[in-house]
Amino acid sequence: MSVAVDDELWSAVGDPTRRRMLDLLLADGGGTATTLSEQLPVTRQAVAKHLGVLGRVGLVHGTPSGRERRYEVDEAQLARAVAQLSSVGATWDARLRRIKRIAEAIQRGQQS
Amino acid sequence: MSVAVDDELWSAVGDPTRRRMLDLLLADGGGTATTLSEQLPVTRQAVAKHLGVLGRVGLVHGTPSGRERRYEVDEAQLARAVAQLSSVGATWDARLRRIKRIAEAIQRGQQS
DNA sequence: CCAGACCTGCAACCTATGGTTGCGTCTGAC
DNA sequence: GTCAGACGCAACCATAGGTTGCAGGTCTGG
Repeated sequence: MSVAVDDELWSAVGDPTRRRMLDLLLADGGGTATTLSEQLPVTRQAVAKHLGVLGRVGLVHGTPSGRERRYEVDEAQLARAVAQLSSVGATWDARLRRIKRIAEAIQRGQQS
Repeated sequence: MSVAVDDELWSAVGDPTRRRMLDLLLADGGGTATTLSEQLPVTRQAVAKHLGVLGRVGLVHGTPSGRERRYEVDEAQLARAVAQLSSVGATWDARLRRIKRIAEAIQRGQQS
């Protein structure tokens, strides 16, 4: 199947805003809801909700620091997510290749 | 950025049900809304909506055949989707690797 | 030490989307 | 010709992404 256990991670990473947030956190080495919202076309509250989602699946981890709360990417979990992405991609890729082989075989048969 | 143009394809492929539908269509070499819904935990109408979404981004292509409508995967478009998936994965992977290198460098510096 | 600025969290509200049920319609088979 | 099967359309519900507004902590300047 390859598509079953990882729905949580997928849907976390499936949102465009959350993907960009992960990108930003990786690029800047962490950030707060406010700093992220300044680099995104959404409000701080929307970012905060997304951080909640990402935190719930363990992709980010926030620590209070004075009056702000700094978030950082959990590298191990993101690595897992990447693995699952490429796993699904590989599955589809394999099926596409198989289909192509079959199609070619049929065509050869018809041409003969 | 790598995360910008492909939001349509991503969100199409981001839904678990739609991913499973693509899986089923690939495995069976096509199918109808009814046959798909029999293999999924959702109703035919839900499947029909998803087929609409997938059709709108060009991932599937349906042709009426008598009283049923047969859908098949557009291989080229799915290949594009796979490419974009692995592209994002590769980007994150690269960033994770860079971070790891930097972390190791810092640690070496501290240990000296 | 106090006041204002700043960042956070919580709540209400709006909209889109995934899902359901119900119904009308068309096609194919007997 | 009729009846079952498959479809499309419409109404409706729940959840998720997004917004605004507001109250509460924390730092900083006077």
